Amino acid sequence: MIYCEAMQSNQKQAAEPDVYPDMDEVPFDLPPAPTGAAAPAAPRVGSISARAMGLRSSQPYLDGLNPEQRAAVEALDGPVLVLAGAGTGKTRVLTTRLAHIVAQGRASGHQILAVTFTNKAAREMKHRIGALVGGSVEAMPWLGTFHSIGVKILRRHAELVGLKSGFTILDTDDQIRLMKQVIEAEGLDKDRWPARQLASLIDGWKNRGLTPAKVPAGEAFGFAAGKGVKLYTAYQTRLKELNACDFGDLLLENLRLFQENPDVLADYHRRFRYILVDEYQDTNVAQYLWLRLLAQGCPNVCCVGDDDQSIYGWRGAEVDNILRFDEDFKGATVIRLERNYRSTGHILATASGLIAHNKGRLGKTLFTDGQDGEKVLVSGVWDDEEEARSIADDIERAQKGGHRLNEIAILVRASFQMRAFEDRFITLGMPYRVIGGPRFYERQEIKDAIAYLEVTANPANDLKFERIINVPKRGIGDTSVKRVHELGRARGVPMYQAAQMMVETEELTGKARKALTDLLRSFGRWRGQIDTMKHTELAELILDESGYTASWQADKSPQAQSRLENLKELVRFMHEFDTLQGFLEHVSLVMDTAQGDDGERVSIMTLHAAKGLEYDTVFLPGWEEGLFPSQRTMDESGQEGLEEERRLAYVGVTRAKKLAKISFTQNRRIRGLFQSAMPSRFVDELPEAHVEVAEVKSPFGGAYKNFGGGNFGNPYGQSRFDTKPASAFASTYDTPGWQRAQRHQASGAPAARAPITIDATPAASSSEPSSYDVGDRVFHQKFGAGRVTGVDGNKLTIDFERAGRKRVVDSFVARR
DNA sequence: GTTCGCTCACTTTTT
DNA sequence: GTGAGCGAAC
Repeated sequence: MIYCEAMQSNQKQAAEPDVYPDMDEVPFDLPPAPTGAAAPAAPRVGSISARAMGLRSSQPYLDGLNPEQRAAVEALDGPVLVLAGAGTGKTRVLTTRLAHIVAQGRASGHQILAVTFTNKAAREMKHRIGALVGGSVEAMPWLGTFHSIGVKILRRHAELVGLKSGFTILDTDDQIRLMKQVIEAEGLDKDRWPARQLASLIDGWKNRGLTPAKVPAGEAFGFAAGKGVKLYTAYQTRLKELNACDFGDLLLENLRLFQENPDVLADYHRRFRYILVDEYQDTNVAQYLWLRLLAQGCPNVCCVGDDDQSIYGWRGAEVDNILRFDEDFKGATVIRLERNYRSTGHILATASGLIAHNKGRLGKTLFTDGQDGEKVLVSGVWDDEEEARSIADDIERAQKGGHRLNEIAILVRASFQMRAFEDRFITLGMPYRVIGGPRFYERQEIKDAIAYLEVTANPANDLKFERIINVPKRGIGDTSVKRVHELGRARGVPMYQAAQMMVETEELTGKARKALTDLLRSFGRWRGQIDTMKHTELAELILDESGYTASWQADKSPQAQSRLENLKELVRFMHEFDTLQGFLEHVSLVMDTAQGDDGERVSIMTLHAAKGLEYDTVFLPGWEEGLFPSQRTMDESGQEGLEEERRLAYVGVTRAKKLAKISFTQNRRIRGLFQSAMPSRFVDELPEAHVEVAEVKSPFGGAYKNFGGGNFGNPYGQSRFDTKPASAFASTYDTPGWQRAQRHQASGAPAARAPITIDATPAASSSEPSSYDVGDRVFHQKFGAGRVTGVDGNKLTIDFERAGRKRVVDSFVARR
């Protein structure tokens, strides 16, 4: 490839002194390399000769790496692909490599471009580098997400792509609102052509690096009878008018910037001597193109990833990027990290056996020196309720055996599966947390609050102004909003300004006019206090005076209380910033807050959210055909989709350190209706030698196998797991789990060895008399207000005003 | 302009 | 079964 030649010719340049030093960016806080990295004549630290001379002890950060990890850290010249299997110490390699580059004097922190996908990953990397080099990480200004680095570059050169440096970044809500306007302006029926659909279409194009002009003709007809591209163009025009960007633009405009301004690109070529990319399997086409442009000036590209963990194809990730790496980057060194430090032998073998069914992969074989551990358990249950009951029982027993709840996770394919577990845990009083779910900044109340702050600081932000002009309800309805909108567009001024003009006239009727006047006056007052008042106090003032806080206080829904809590949390979080502006800049890009860990809880999350995490014990429920693998994925993406689902299964299994339990139901309630389910094809793809089939332990257990005689009515008749003689009287005591538990007890094995000790003791409910009585008024976090109608030990029967009758452990409610 | 009630849809999700 | 979003009625 052409740019590879360019890379070669630039290679020499990278070793020369930096002709464009960034005087404002201090170098890493590392002790100088002992041999003097500036003197090329001396053996380089870490080089073969240096190591032979016994100089390796000067690099303590290399100690403890295995040979492959070390190779990945030390392969500094030319393109490198590190295929890092699950649990093989990927982050350690990445951070050590960064430290190594700096320690070697190959480049200083600000000459390294290091990109991650999420803010969490970026934060983690900064943190770990800091720990490694014992200094500040301020010196790595180009470590961040694709988007944050994209913004940084774009702000410097905004004018070159038709923006002003202070451009705003639209969130999804703003995006949809704007698209709605574009659709309506085009005279289209907004019901027939929903803005959401257009948004995902345009997002898809942007992910693939396609500007309106480049969208293939065939695809343009998919939306609104061929108007898709026209709407895309109109949307882009509106964005420019608003001096705004959506997330996709951050990269797309970078591409345009680099392609149309070779001098700008060349500047970055001179700047970056090393490029590092984390989670390369998740890159989309736009990100790939962006990297390729930057890599033209820098042969030292190191991409780290795992093709087997590519699970984001549906949002534009191209597994092909990683599969094709050595074609794209000729002469690339490929290093495989296959030594797994996380899971036991059986778990690893199960995961490997499963993923081996995929065709499109580079191929890796994970191994461990650790123990075989427990086999992966597989069980079938009657329905989702029983599945939840059985898993909850297992967890209760584990908890009694001293297993930490923080080391237990339930990983589901789809979020609707979570409900059964939540219900069960609430009933049992089992503490749990849901990971993922709506993020802090995606919550309605947080977005509203931020919209207020944004309009205060920047009245020209139309989309935010529109969001809160009638929130809380103040009598400014759609008609009035529309008029403001039209006037603004007609005069070419922001809505805020249009609103100011409008209240001077008679155009609006009494109520609306007064409300709008008051609102504008309030904003004016708040704006006047930006410089004089502490930004956190101002935020509180705004939320109070706008009536926003009061509107939630008046709301009787069970969530209102937690929304108020969230608002307080937002203000608390603002303390971390010096100014309102600084805070707003941060939130437009970083959509998460590090949330504190509060005690021992079972984690429930989707398989997608589980990537990168690990737990001693992992439950994998819902392995049913249609649910997992998802029917929809298979319909939409065929074989590719199936393989992605299988990778998802692989990710799930490899999260477990000591024990993994897979289950599937025979009947699943979907949309309120029970449907009989087939076990997932993945179940039968598991390598038999490493799994153990548990009999169903429940009132239905064992019995259903004899329904109708033979295999009739037994959906698992074809399964090779169905080898044990089915007994109509099979009891818990026959299960392998029980027998194993007996063995463990007999051998006196410590509880830690068997994360979950299965015994036959039913989960005892406390017989402590409850302090609640029938008739008490109580409040529950999830169900809201209710009245106690029955007391049984510590379990209460409560009629909730909204949620109906539930049985709940008393510690989960509060007296009113 | 607000509220109620009906209909629809319903995988995964970061920035 | 449930929540969101929209249209019609108040």
